[in-house]
Amino acid sequence: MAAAAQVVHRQGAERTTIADIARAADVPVGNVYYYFKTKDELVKAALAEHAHQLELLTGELDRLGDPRERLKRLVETWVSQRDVAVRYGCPTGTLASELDKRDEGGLDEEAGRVIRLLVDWVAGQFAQLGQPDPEGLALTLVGAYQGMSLLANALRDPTVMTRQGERLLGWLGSLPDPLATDGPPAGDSPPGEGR
Amino acid sequence: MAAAAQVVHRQGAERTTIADIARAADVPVGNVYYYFKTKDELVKAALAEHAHQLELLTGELDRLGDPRERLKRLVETWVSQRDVAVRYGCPTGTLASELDKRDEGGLDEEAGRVIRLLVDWVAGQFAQLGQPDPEGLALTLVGAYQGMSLLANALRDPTVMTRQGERLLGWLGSLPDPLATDGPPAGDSPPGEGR
DNA sequence: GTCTATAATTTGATAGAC
DNA sequence: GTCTATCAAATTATAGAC
Repeated sequence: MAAAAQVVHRQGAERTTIADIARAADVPVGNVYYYFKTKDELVKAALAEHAHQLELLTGELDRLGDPRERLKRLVETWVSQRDVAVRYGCPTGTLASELDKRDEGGLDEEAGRVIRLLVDWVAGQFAQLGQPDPEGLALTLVGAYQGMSLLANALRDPTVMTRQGERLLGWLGSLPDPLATDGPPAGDSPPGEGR
Repeated sequence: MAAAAQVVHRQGAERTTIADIARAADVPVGNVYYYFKTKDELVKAALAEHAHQLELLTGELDRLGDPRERLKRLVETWVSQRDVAVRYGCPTGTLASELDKRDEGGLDEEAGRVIRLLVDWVAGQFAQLGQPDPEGLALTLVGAYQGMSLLANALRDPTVMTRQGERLLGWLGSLPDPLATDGPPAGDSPPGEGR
């Protein structure tokens, strides 16, 4: 699964052959088919791998006390991974973009679900910050990330990531803090998913 | 070329076969090879077609007197084409994303050039507005477009385009006007939600 | 479970009649 | 210039020995 995720990210789903993944995992092709009946199942496994990495990241960020700090750290993580973004784009975004051009197999919806995972988590942070329209703000932040990744990749320019990352950090810093003065402190929104 | 541009946009470059394009153009496959020696040349033609459409659009917008108005119309054009973005994403952006995963043929740089065409034109408008760092603002605006297109596509939600488009229009409207005789423009603020 | 060999299909590209 | 027929290579998937 790790080999599938990496090779598919670098070459794209369509260009990647089973032999490519088998070689990366250092196993014969026949062995791959023992665990994954079709190529689509391998792509689905790559998506699941990316979803897993995302959960590891948000799980780590959740240990920070301040939602604003979590979002800032998220942006900093994106910027710190700029070299891979410049070369291959966002793993989930580029894969979603490719899979969305299919109309068979339903792999496109699978990709959408992984993206929604991130959008929902970000929206949760904005909600905890007491912001109106947290979903809209989440779409803005995640959209900015997808956009700067695509541009950095297409223009082969890592400074796109650093410059736009700075801008996003400034924006997050300018958001009003509900904990600052009056108003209900914590417990503003339920800790679980509200969807 | 028009058939190539449309089919490649809908199916992606890798998934599109010469037969697909030939069928869309209503000619036999052998005929296609008379004009385009390889499949890569067909993809390059599709890119050129998108670049041509972009030049038609900016040429039209250039006839407007106010640079700010040009940018607003650009955003409105993007939003008006939301249905195609929801289904297939931005033609140039998705193609660039796909081609950037290749390391042969140099088609990736070709895609980057088309994106740069748009970024440079937008930067020119910001420069005419007297904005500092017009290139950075252009990357922000074009990045926002690429990001909202990708999210609208992945989430199959046209309201992403309308909502984020509204936000961009508000941001453009808040920019200081250099033609107004009074005070120096204030520092730029990132495209956050108006408060 | 692992691996080699191979079947079955698709597809980029060409030959050659018209 | 247009079109049909076809080749050669690549690739998904399977069969079957170990």
